[in-house]
Amino acid sequence: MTAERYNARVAEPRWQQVWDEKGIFASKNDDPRPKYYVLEMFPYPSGRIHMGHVRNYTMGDVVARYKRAKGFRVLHPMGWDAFGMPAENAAMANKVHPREWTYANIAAMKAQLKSMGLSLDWAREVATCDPSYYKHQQRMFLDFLAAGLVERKQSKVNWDPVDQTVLANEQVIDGRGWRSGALVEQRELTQWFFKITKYSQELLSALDTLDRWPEKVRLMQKNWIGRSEGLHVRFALDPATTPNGESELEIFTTRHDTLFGAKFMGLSPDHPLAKAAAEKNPALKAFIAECKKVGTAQEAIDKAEKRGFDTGIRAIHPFDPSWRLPVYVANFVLMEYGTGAIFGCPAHDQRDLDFVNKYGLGNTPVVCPEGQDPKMFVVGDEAFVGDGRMINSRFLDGMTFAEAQEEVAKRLEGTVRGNAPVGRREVMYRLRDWGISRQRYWGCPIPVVHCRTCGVQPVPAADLPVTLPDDITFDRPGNPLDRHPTWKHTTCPKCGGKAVRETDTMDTFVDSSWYFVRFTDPWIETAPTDRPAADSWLPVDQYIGGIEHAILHLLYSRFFTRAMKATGHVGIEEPFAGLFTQGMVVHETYKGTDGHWVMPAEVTIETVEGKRTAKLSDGTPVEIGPVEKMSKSKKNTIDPDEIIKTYGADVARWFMLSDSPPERDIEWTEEGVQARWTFVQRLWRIVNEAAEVASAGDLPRPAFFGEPALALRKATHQALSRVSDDIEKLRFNRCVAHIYELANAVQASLAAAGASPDQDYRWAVRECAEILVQLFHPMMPHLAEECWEVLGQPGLVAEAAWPEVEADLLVEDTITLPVQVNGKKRGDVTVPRTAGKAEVEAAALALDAVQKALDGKLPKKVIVVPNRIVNVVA
RNA sequence: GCGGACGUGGCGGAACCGGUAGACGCAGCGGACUUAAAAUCCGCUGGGGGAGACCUCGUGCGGGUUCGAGUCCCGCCGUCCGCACCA
Repeated sequence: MTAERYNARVAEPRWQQVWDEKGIFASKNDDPRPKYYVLEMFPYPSGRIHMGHVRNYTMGDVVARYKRAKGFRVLHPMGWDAFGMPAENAAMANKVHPREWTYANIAAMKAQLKSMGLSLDWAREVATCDPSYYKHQQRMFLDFLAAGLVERKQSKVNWDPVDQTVLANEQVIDGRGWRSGALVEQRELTQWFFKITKYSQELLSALDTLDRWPEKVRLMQKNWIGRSEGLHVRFALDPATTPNGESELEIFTTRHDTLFGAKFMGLSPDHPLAKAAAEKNPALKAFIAECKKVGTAQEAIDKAEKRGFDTGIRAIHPFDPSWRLPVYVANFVLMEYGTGAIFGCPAHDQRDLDFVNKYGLGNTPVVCPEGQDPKMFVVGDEAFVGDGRMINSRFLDGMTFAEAQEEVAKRLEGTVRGNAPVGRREVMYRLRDWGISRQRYWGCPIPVVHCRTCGVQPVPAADLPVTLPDDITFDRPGNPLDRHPTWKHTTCPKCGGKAVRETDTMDTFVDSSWYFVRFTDPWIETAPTDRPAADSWLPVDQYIGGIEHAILHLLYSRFFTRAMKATGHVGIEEPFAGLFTQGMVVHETYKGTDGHWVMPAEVTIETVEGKRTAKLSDGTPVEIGPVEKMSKSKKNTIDPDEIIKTYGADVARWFMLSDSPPERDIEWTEEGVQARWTFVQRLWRIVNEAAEVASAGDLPRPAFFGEPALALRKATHQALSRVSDDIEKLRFNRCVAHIYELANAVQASLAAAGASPDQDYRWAVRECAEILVQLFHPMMPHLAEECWEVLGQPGLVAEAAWPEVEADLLVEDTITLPVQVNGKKRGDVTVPRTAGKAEVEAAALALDAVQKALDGKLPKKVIVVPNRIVNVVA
């Protein structure tokens, strides 16, 4: 009678092996059924999976298993984002070759992922560090180059003089290299760029079509692209005041309406005119040098006060030749945006106002808020940036801000000086081109050679891949490719003369910008894609990953897909039709008396009189800290491997799906794991008992169902309907709640149904058990297979079709409506579903509670909302 | 500074288009079974009042719209996130 406890440790590997042997998760490209491509962001092979992976991959797996059951041919692949710095760091620290380190990590992580029971098609596995992958990436680089989507240009980088390497912004901490601690320098290097800005407008406009993306991500990308419409204005300069007789300064503005409020011109310290002026003015030179010092640390930039230096140059106002404006070098003007020069209108720009207040240049308001007396309107410490009417602006006076903009633009466009109009409308974007050069070894080599006579030459397609040499050393700083004795020496493909290879490798974001395409046919050797396969699978229907990739990875992938389309490798523009960003996994933190963090595994929690206290195994008290994202530094991590070994993968998966909405953070707790484990055991018992109440095939479907059987069937089909709906919407926490409810319902029926002589009740229990197992199968697949077997079902639940809802079971014959008096609930009425308004009203008014609340008065009005509520207005 | 999201029991959260607030789970309390414990099963569990049927207050705070507001509108407060001298 009593079943053994469910033993996940035995059952899980067994079912994983069965799935593996039957190859049921391998998707075929020639399968004619409708496709569904579900993808989770592939991991960096750090060597161990963490709880974030467990959450991410569980969600994707639920969708994959569900869609498979719904009759789709599902593509659910996995691979490795395998290039990158940690492999080189490991090489330096432990003298392991980056390749060995990476592949060992891949093997370890793959075993861990397999223990999760994910329904992945491992036949399509790719690793970006494999020449069979990066060969195609090199090919596409060359295609992009030919298509004008790649460019080589000078760019500023953070240079670590000790490690002799370029650092990403986040690797610069307080102006110093994160590893070496050396002061970081700004260096100009010639680097390769993908011309993502060619697609600025398209990447922006197409955001509107991504209706299955989170609004938040679309907004972040929109802001990142940063479109603004403005005007280029060529200010004339008084040549008598310029260092070399320069006669013109071009600025960019979006507030040309405020031109009459101008008080100064601002030059970036990097502006050519500023540099030229500095050559003749040592004090200015010193000022510029000082500006650059602040440069790197973000904090310093934030807090730096506005400072400037009068160059002595004078600009002429475009609408008044007699109006001179002083030209300052100002530390807050960026060379990278617009033209690196501005005109300052302090009354309507806070930065400009801070600046003039410091240098006593005054301010004149030119926009007056609606309804305020222009004569009384003054600007003090706070710039007025709102809408209003023009004042103090000659021919613009009285116009709205929009009218004034139009008027100024029109006039300046029509004014010609030296063959060109003084004003030119332009749309400006904040988005910059994507610099992909990295001075590192463990990345995809950029397939070009440098020839002294022919310049930069692409490596011929036939010579790809340019592979990384194996014999490298990390005993010295700098890029091993650069100092390799032979690797970089080659011949020029054009002239046959001596040439050197490019020793920079590509940013790893390039690798991850097209892996989802490669998965559609990872076997083809002659090209990055097999077009029919790519066309049939793409776009990804559901992409799932962390919000931290909201901008770069997703934007680069969107660009890359467009570039691939332009070069004929795919037929689509948008790679991800649906995007979901999951929340983090968080945990309490613990701090020992010595102030060091303590791992949860070392802590014992006790609850005494409602107060939780923590201590170490030797009794030393531990302080319970705030709940935070799991991180190595705070030591509040839980090892998925340990959880799977102790409780099984299904418990870990179930935890990840329960309670917290998937887009929000989830808190991992010991009580929580226990509870999920208890529920697994309970489901196991329920199914075993249900199997005894009604074993497979021995009960024909009854023609009639009595009350208890019907009630259970309604609960069953309602749960089926709701779980299906919620999986489609990725509302996994609600699925879990519905499954609990159904489990409660069937458990309450078991004893009565077993004792009942009527077969209909037993049949309903069996139906419920079967559907219940199918409902939790996407979430806890191993337990589901085990239960499916107990129920004597043929085949695997992983291959079973999703059950059909019997729609008439979702409709009740009678409905119970709440009855309110003046909005306060006073009772319920149960009426036939077909009852008319009058009937419902009469039934509601007949209630004792309603009569009591009315206190003898006649109701003023009775509102009957069909199927919802009755409200009696007294 | 700019932009966005979110505030519901002791906790995670549910509540469709404005219609019974607190589903489901955790924790807690009481009971059954047991020599006992574990496991399991049953019941209770927002605050206040009442022996009880019930009454009353209650979704961050203050207003408003509505027969009816957790949900809509206005104004605050708080928390989190993104961007950040972008002209």
